[in-house]
Amino acid sequence: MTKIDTKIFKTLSDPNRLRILKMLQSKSLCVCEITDVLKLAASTVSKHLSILREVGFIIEQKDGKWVNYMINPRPSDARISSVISTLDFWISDDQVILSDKQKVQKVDRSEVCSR
Amino acid sequence: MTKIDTKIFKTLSDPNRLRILKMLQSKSLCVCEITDVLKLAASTVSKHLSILREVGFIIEQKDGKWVNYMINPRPSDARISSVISTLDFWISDDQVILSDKQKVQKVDRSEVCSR
DNA sequence: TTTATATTTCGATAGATAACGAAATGAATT
DNA sequence: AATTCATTTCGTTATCTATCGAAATATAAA
Repeated sequence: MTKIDTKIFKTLSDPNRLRILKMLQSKSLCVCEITDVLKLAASTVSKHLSILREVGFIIEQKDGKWVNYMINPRPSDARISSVISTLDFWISDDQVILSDKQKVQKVDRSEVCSR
Repeated sequence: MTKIDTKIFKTLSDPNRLRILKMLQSKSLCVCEITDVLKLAASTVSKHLSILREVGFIIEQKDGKWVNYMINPRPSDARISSVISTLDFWISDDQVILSDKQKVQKVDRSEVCSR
């Protein structure tokens, strides 16, 4: 018997992962930038990113010390393409999301990382 | 600060709740009929149904001893309408789902309930 | 008004998940 | 080569969730 796959919904059922997806819609970001906005431990953010990546929502691009994460431009799963292109429908722009978006616009990697 | 609402995704991230939604797409069913197909305790099925109902995916209609559950024909949340009308897109008809569908067509309430 | 049946509620428990800090890894700079 | 910094991995812990069986509730039948 095959098992019903719920990993897309499970991935989307954590508020911090939804915040990350919305943030990455503005621009690609490294782990420490995301950590700065979410105010979570870097290890926690890294874990969220690995889940989003494994399921196919985002991709990573290494750049020296940094790992830049961005929305997957070509997901192989149509359901993931659909969610990504209709993110605003699924996640309303409430205060948290709006505030994240403002912070993302302002983040300066040289400020936030290394300090 | 408002909290990001993940209850739709959380509701959809349990395989047994997805099976119930798919079954109810074939026809409305009572708790014991669903219990018979899923092979779970009646209390567990009842709990899944209450979650699906509270979030808005299904409605209930009392009929004597029985409580019939069915897909909500007029959800107030557009996201729920969307999920319901595109269920086949989100949940592929794998063996479990197909087998459930066959069982649902055959279930006879007077057989399954009371025995 | 008992009895039977369908469902829900409750309490307990096992397993999953998110969070953290510490340690390990990898890459650039000194 | 040693150091620094970004990230990941690991081990632990607290919380959440799905499950069960037993008890409570509600309705119908005897």
